Amino acid sequence: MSEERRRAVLRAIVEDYVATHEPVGSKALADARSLGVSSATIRNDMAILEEEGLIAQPHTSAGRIPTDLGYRSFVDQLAAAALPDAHKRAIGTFLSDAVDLNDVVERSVRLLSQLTRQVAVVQYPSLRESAVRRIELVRMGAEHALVVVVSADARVDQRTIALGEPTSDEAFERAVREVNATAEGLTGARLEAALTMWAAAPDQVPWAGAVADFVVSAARGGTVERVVFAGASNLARVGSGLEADTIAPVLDALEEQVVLLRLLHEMAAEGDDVSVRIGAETHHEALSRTSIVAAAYGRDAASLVGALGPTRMDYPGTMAAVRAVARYLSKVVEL
Amino acid sequence: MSEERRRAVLRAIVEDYVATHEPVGSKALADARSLGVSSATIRNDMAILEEEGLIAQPHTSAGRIPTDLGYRSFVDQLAAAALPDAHKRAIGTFLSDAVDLNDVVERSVRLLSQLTRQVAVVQYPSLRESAVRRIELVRMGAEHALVVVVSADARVDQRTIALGEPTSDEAFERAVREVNATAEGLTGARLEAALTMWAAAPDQVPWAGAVADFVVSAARGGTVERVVFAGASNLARVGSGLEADTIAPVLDALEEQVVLLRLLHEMAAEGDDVSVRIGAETHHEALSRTSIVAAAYGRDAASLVGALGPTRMDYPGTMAAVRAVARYLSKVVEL
DNA sequence: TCCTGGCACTCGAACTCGACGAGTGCTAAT
DNA sequence: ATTAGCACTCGTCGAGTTCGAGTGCCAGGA
Repeated sequence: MSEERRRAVLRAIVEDYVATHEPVGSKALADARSLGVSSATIRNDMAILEEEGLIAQPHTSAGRIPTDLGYRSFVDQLAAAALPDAHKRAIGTFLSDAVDLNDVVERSVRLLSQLTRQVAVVQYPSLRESAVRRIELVRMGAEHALVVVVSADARVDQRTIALGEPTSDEAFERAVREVNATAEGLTGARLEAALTMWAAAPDQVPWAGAVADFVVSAARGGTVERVVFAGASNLARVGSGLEADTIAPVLDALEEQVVLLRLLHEMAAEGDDVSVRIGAETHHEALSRTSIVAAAYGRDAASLVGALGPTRMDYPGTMAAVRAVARYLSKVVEL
Repeated sequence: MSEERRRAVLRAIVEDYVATHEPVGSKALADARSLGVSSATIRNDMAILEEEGLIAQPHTSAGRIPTDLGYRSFVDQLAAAALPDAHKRAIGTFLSDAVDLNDVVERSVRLLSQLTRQVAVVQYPSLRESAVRRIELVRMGAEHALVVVVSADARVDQRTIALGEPTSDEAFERAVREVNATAEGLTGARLEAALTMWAAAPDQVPWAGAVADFVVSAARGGTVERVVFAGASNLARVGSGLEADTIAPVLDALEEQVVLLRLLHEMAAEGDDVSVRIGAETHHEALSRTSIVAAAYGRDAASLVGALGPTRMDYPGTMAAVRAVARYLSKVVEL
């Protein structure tokens, strides 16, 4: 039963510290919080919590602050918080009149950064195999052409290829007709086989192989994974709780898509509703002072949306916002 | 003739200050720089420079630092600096194997941020009227469709439209055939007229107007202007010279595309090879501690690439890098 | 007329010192 | 198991001090 009170003490410490950004002492807790016990008792509890590694004191005569482990414990025993109505409405209006996928992602990331006052991150919906609907070739100068592939699931991929040698207009037009006739409606192995045969045909244009490769990769799910972020200024804002010299590495990590993508994938694998990585749990030096809250969205819950901020963030609020945005995104994307 | 020496003193002050980030005093200048005069003389010159508003002292017993006006004067009398060979090579290799327009822009902005160690900004090539090459419609669910417009100049625009009411497959296919037949190869007023007539035809699908509108806007130059940036961490890096509390507003301004776009347009209007805005010259509170170096690129020199950093930046080096990247970008984009 | 050496002066940075007080751990009593 | 009390630690704050970089000005020399 004292066990239960210790949990309450920990929760109080986390909440106070998040609110004030200052180490919280036993007296303050006994006064402000209605725990019904004296400061001495709280001190004893604190000593135990410290032994368990959940809290720490920056220096001898200061209050306590939660450790990464402390936040983790706090988060794990957290009930799902409700999202303020105003925020719910904001999500609805913000996302409802998006005009294409880019627009949806862009709006989402901005919205989430405003709701959470953190850096928001949205991974582009990861793509799945899809049939080819139409292939377009456009000349660019004498030596290059643009290949545009429109897929049946409304994705558009494009890429420039080198022609290698001048191609006559007739050959060019013929290639367009043929490749469309060959690829349309196909997918996967059959698409690849058909295109390989087409490209290998005698008398074929020399760049047919390049076109075929790109079409196959586009149909397979295509372009590289990408994340976008917004609200970077929230990291730098005074009182964000991050030291000035820790934010540059974080910004680097954000622009370094690879790091972020790997981390998000790890989190997706956990399969929780909303998954949280706290401080060192990110396993990235640059992010060791920050936490990430992420949730999956989309068809196979294969893409992620998240918020990144200092470890001393408002976990309940952030988790609620991320969860809500992920839900709305799912609705929009699953059309 | 003392006029000339004063210029030299100013230049020395700027260079020293940029290098050390510390107010520079008369003694240091007399010693380190071979100006051939004593510190007393330099002090006199400094007094005059200060009267002219080119330099200032943060407090009575400190050295001088350049004012915005001082930097301006320094920049204006600057000869074009050469770009280090290593950088030239970097540009070549970095941009040579870009795969499409997005890729070019992305690589450019990263490259430039690395070369300058500043925040790099690239405006997407601004678009000009172009003939329609192919229009593709893809169903998305029962109530929406994606319109994809491929233009003759290798641009791809896409947008989701609402169908309003269910449309039969036959009507859908017919619409695709007709709109392509109507629009292909056309541009401007003739395109608009043709499409308006098509959309107004009796028995037409109800969403024909929406398609027509979008096709016209896409052909006209299409999607909104956009800038991308990279290297935000350079702002936050220690010793960048920006106070911790000034960088959040800068990040906001960067994400707030509008502000940046207007500024870039103003700079483009100046028509110089490389144009520079220093501190308050940006006319934006948030950017009042930063400078922007920008150069136009592309066909009509209608798009811009630039670097943004603290007013105490290395102007010659930054200008050289921006100029070089703009040139290479022009080559690539003008294909 | 322009430059220079010299000198008195200013003022911020850095350091020391002591008072203050928030917060702690421990112990004895309930 | 809880609490009141108490001695102790240690960081923060303000005042006082020194130190030195840098200045402005003036008088003498080219």
